[in-house]
Amino acid sequence: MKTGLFLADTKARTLLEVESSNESSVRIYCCGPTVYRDAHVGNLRTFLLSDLIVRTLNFLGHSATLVQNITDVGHMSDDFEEDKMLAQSQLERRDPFTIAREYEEHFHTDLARLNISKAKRYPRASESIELMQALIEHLIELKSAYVGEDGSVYFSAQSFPTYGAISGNRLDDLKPGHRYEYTEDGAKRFHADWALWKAAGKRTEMIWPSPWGAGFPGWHIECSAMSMHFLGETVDLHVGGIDLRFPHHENERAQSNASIHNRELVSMWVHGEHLLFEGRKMSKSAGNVVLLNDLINKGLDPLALRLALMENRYRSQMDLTWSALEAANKTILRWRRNIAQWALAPRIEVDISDFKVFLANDLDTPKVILQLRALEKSEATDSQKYATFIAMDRVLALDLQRRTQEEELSTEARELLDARELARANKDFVMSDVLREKLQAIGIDVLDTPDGQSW
RNA sequence: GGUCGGAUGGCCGAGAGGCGAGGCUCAGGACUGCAAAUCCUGCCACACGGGUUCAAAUCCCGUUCCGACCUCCA
Repeated sequence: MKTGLFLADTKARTLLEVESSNESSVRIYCCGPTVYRDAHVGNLRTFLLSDLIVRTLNFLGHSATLVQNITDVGHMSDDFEEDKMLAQSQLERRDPFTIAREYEEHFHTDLARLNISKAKRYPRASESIELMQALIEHLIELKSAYVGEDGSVYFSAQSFPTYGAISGNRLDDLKPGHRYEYTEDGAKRFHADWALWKAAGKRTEMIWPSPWGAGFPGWHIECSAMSMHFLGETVDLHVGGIDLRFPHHENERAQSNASIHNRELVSMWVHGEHLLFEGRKMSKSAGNVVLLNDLINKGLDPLALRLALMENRYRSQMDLTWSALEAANKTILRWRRNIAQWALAPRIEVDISDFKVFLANDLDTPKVILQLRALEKSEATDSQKYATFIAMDRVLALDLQRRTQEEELSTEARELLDARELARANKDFVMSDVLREKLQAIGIDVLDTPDGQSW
């Protein structure tokens, strides 16, 4: 069933219409976090992308089923001493699964703060080992994979005819390049083959028994196994960050398709571009990794990040800055204040078909926001403004109806405010300013308006 | 080296042959005891060199610069 939503498909290199392969729901898989650290705002941009897709589909009258994995094992570089989970475990001197559960919890907290709606399921890699092993066995039977002399299982890249379709890479060009040193261990039959199952070697933690000996799964196989298990024989849409295009998604596609006799499992691949922060790619080495908590500690509403990200299209690289976040924060506060005012006008129905067109056209959230700004300034009635903003908040999810001021005040604050009002009435402005500072110290910003002070 | 994107005012960013998007900052003004907020006004840009055209930020050719990916990454 067609949905009317067009998105940029990486493999087709053009816009394609999202279709649901069954009548009820669009099936979406989004590559989730590797829970060895907190997600930074760049990671969150990708998670916001899948939320925007889900919300837009709902907005257009369709339902969506989202599954997002939690990688808590097996995400290693080729040098498998460097498993991200175990490296962090050694660093923190704690059990790797304890760490994983903790960062997984943080991940859910961050999503909730950004109003990212919950996926239907968040399967963990560590709890899907049997699924992966079954898939690997199947791939061996089909001769797409083989057991190496080292006890690891490898996927045979050459056995998959359309390898490279997503990334544009060709197997011949993937020979050891100028950038990376290659240390062939001799177990792979072809340089571009990759591990589905890694023999434990010296590892003693996070390993499982298998038909090929104790070991642990490769990174790519978890997404193949989980997407097919939880979403079925067709995945309508696969979402992830642009850097996953290769090798992760290329390899995932090869594994999945090979297991179903080269039928195409995933109909569309959608990738979110990277986020820079203050002009540079976020990385630990550059020291410019920004977490959602960093925003909160600066007194910004986490939803300011949501707005700032939506001001750019998901597939353009964007440079996020503190000043952009502060601007977004101000905009949200102004909108909430205005909406509280507009809410007093009579309720009416409004036509929001233009906004549907913008969203359906490859999630043009920048244009949606632009139009809302124009409406805000326009001659339209308060009723129209209210109805339109509230309708669009179903997708924007900026909590635009949230009250801007707190109702409950401590007795101390109440006394200070009363005293200040009295001082102002007596034109004792020195005392008034002193009291304003005291109020500020307990977290209350006082504003003087023609109708008296407010906070 | 290969592949793909860019270059727009102080900053961020839409637009894709003819009407100078918008936001932020800044300056001036209104309002205000002062702040803050709000409102008004101002700031006339499209990397460079050619070309096509009545008309180019937009199309073509060339140049320079920047970024991404090329088996760590959202």
